Amino acid sequence: MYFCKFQFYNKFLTVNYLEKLNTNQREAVVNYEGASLIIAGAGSGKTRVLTYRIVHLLNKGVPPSAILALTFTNKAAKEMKERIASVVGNDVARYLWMGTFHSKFASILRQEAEKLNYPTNFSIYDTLDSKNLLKTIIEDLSLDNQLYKPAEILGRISKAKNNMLSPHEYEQNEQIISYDKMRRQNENYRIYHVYTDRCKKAGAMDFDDLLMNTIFLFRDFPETLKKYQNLFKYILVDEYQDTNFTQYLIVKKLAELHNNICVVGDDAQSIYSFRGAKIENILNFKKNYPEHQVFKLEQNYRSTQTIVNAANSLIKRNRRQIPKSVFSKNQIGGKIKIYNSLTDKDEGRFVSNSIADTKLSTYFDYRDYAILYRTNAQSRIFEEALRRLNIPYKIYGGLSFYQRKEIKDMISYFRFVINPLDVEAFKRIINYPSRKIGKTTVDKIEKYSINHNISIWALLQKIDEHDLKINKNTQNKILLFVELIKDFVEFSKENDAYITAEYIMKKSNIIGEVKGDNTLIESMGRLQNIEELVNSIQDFVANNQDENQVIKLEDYIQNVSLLTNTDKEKEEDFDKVSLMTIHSAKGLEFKNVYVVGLEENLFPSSMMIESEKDIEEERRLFYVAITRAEQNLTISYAKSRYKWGKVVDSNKSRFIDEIDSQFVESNKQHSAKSNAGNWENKFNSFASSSKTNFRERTSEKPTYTKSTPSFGSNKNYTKIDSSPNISQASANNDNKFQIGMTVEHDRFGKGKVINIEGNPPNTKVIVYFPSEGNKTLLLKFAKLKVVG
DNA sequence: TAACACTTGTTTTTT
DNA sequence: ACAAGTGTTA
Repeated sequence: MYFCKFQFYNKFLTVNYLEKLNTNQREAVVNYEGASLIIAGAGSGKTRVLTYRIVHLLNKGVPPSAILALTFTNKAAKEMKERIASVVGNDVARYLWMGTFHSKFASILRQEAEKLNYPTNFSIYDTLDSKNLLKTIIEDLSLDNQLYKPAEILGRISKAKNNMLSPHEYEQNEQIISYDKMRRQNENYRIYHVYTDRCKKAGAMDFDDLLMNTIFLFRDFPETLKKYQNLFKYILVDEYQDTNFTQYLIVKKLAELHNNICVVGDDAQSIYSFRGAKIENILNFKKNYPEHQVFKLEQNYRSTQTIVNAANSLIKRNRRQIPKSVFSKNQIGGKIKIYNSLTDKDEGRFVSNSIADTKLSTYFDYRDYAILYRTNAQSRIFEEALRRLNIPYKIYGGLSFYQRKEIKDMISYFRFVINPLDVEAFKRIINYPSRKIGKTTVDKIEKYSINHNISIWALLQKIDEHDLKINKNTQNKILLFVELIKDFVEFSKENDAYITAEYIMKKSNIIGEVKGDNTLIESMGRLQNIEELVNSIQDFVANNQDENQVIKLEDYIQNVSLLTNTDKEKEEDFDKVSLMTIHSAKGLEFKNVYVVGLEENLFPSSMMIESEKDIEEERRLFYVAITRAEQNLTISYAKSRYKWGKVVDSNKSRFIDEIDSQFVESNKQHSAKSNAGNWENKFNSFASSSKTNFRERTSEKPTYTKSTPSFGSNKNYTKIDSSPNISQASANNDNKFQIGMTVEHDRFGKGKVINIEGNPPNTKVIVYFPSEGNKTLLLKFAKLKVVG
């Protein structure tokens, strides 16, 4: 069936991709049979190899649907798919099985759901749902909530699931039980039992279930396993060093038949053991697949020699690793700068000043800068400092878009409509917006449902036929809720996801509720978030729809639970400084990188200094941080910083001195101000005058960037371009609106501009819409048209 | 039931 | 410092 498509894309392959690879890369691409381990050092063109290996398979006549490629994030999958599509065309690439473990096996599980006694439309509980459920269980079992913390218990359960231990096996495992006893959590196994039970009854799987149930499916239904073994003739796994035991098992089972398994990774970049990742998977690959080939990609194309060598000098301190020698043939590059500041605020000021200054005197764009930290809490200081200098920035991570209250509430409606067994979704929406149905009533409903083994949805519909000791008035409110949901269910069957979402949003009066507490800025943000959600549903419908298929709400909801905010990049964030944790920086690269907060108890984290194993992981994390940098790397630490609202003194991280000193230069602390040779003094003089060209002294001439505008030494250009204000075009656009004008909005219709506040790019307009009342809109988001 | 003031724990990372 | 959770009151 793919035959004609093959011919179609073959002509694209006249571009010989093999010539774009070095010898080792090429070997890793063309030797596609059997088991392969590709050790890919940082910046060694790993994605390129994976991409071309898949292209090569397609070229050899392997149908795209026979290729299973598993990645660590949705974003990575999406990018790789796009790259492949650009060679072979989307008509072929779309049939590849490419995505995260969680998303791909979730869709397989939906296909096979009834075998495992789950509804096809099972919900996926995220961490918050799981914790809420655990909290309820801890209450129901009348356990001490000081002793039993949901997050902690979830960690125990997650660990058990990652090791394929059922509640029963958990209970039988002496080691686990004695550990729990030591922590005075004797009842953990019971919680695990009940948790499993309730998830099942709610038709819900948590993240770990998606993997564990896949194993159960393959274990208990050999013919199903066979089906997928036959289907997936070639299996590729990216970031193999961060796979856990269940993921290892899944891959192993699936690859048993054809034995075409290719794993790519770098043990030096294994940083997810806290989530159950086992570095052993990659270290033991040779044992598990005795017949295998190893390909080492050791040439780093990303960073300067100094950065690569410095990173090598650090990582060689780890004992357990696969021997390799990563090298760079790029320029030697400037030394790594170490900056010691007095306080965390000082650190923020230093980094933002440094960005402002180097940006003024070089060709760099804002997107060429990244600030990397160990914990999300550190972002605040940099936000403030950057904002003060009008430097645009973007924060990755933090709380996900999908975890925001208003978004979770909306999605809970969707979830309950699609899967009425979903108790956690029910509990979020039963009294939101307020229907005067309080906790007492909800508790009664939940208890009754559990005790009488009847689903909440079934119970709600016949609430008047059961004796729950709920008064008539409240019963009627519940029945109104039931009618509302039934209406949504019907509506969702007839209409596409976007129309349904809008309908639910309006009819449930979420929109009114959010608008209701009109504490300006906050509710404005919420409103915009909801608007953004609805827009993204619209996009989803538009992107996936074809002639003969309408995209329903259930299609959307199956996709959304596994999304994180890194998966939705926004246009307007194109040229901004990136702020993120090192974990989320994995796989990315920037010309200028600041790794901040290099202090004992912060990095390495105080929770990781107990064992050598943990320290090694923290060191790998630092290694990842360093190797994100292409040209300039700055590492900073503060003498003191605020922690839990108090000033805490801190010491320089042990990791700083683990970098071979020949690759670094430091600002010699504040005692050495007289030292004319130290770069901080130079820096300080720039900060005051901003006239000198920082680049001439501190870094090499630009050679990497293809996008470098060819303005040579035209300083006037750089000056204008790097001014913190927004570009001319955008400013004009913002100025086009005046108070009193009539404008038109896509959804709200015509309205009158009441007020304009803020400055570009965050100009806000307050518009009165007859149908909606006053709305505060961010100009850059709202597509407003001037009508008169 | 809901709003408010007061208390508590939180900060390691995330599919 | 802050958000979430708890308890008191109307």
